[in-house]
Amino acid sequence: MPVDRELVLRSAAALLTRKATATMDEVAKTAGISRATLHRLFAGRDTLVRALEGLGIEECEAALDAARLDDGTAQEALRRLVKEIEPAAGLLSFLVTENQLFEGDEQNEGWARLDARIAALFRRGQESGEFRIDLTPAWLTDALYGLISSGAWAVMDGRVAAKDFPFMIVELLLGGTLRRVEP
Amino acid sequence: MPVDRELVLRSAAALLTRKATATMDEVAKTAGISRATLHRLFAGRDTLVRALEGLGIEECEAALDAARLDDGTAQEALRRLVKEIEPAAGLLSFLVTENQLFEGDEQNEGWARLDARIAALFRRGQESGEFRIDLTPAWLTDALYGLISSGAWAVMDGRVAAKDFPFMIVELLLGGTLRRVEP
DNA sequence: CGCCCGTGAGACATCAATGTCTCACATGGG
DNA sequence: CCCATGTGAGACATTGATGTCTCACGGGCG
Repeated sequence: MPVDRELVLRSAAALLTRKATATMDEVAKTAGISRATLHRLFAGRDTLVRALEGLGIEECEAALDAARLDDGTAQEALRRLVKEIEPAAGLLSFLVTENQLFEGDEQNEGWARLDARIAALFRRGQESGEFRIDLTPAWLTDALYGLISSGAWAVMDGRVAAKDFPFMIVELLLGGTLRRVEP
Repeated sequence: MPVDRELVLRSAAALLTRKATATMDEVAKTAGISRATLHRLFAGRDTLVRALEGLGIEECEAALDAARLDDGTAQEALRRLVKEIEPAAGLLSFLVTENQLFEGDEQNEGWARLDARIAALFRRGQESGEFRIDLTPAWLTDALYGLISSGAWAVMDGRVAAKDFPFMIVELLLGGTLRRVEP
């Protein structure tokens, strides 16, 4: 009975998300297969990480699609975005860190596409007057990644409840820490 | 002429901040010493990382001291904090990632002290009515770390100017993305 | 029933980073 | 001047992860 490659990939994602330095042997055991079979599916750790990168980009783009970034106010779109991207947060965090390690090398163009789409959302918000214009879309995009990573780890380590994940990130990103004045 | 251990440590911090996977050999070459001498100063990579951890904690605590977290409004204190911690941002980012890798093991108590001091600042802001109370101090602390890391990388990769670092982080953390209504 | 395909288990070689050791050198002090 | 100390250079063994190969097993299929 052939092993389901997709299932192995999901299993690897779940493991490496928690323990980025996990061995190929650990990945195999976690997936319930032998190291030999794992190597037949993914020729080396590098190939595996590339596959995970593809999966992560795919899930993120699906989340962006589902969030319908062009609909309604930018604020609403951002709320939908964070909500939709939550399931991929852990994997995204892993991949961001992984990308920081490999310097210079050509990186998957998928990241550039994602960056562009998210930055475009922030720019739309600025042009519509919803968002302040003294913070660049590029920085806001980076900041969103950072908050998602922090949030994912805070949930994994049990410092905050998983159900609060979207709320925490969106509220901080949109409204900041300062208390609003009463209208 | 004896090698200056402190200088080697700084050099290692600068290198590992940019390339977290750098070899002991690379660390030695960057410091301008031989691998043998490096090993005499720090017996193994683990020891080196521990020393860097100590340095990072030391610098962060110095930054917190210099920021006088108990003086003035919490908002002002936070601005001072980010400004003072900027020089240690890269190292802090490296150490946060490093800490995520080692699971379970007892971690340096210094981190707990830092966390407590920063969380106390946010709590003070909440109690004084400056900060909103629907975001927990623990999450705000994690979020601050995340933003500092994102900011450090954005500067290192040249996506934003170094001089904007404190502004970007503080403005986003305090005010959020939404445009304020005119008073 | 017997064959085939995919798998598991394990042996084995490889490779990179590291820990360890020796030895020569030079530099500064007695 | 000579010696002690700390360093650089390099050889060598070790360790852990990985790539590769063989072989036996077992279920599905003809």
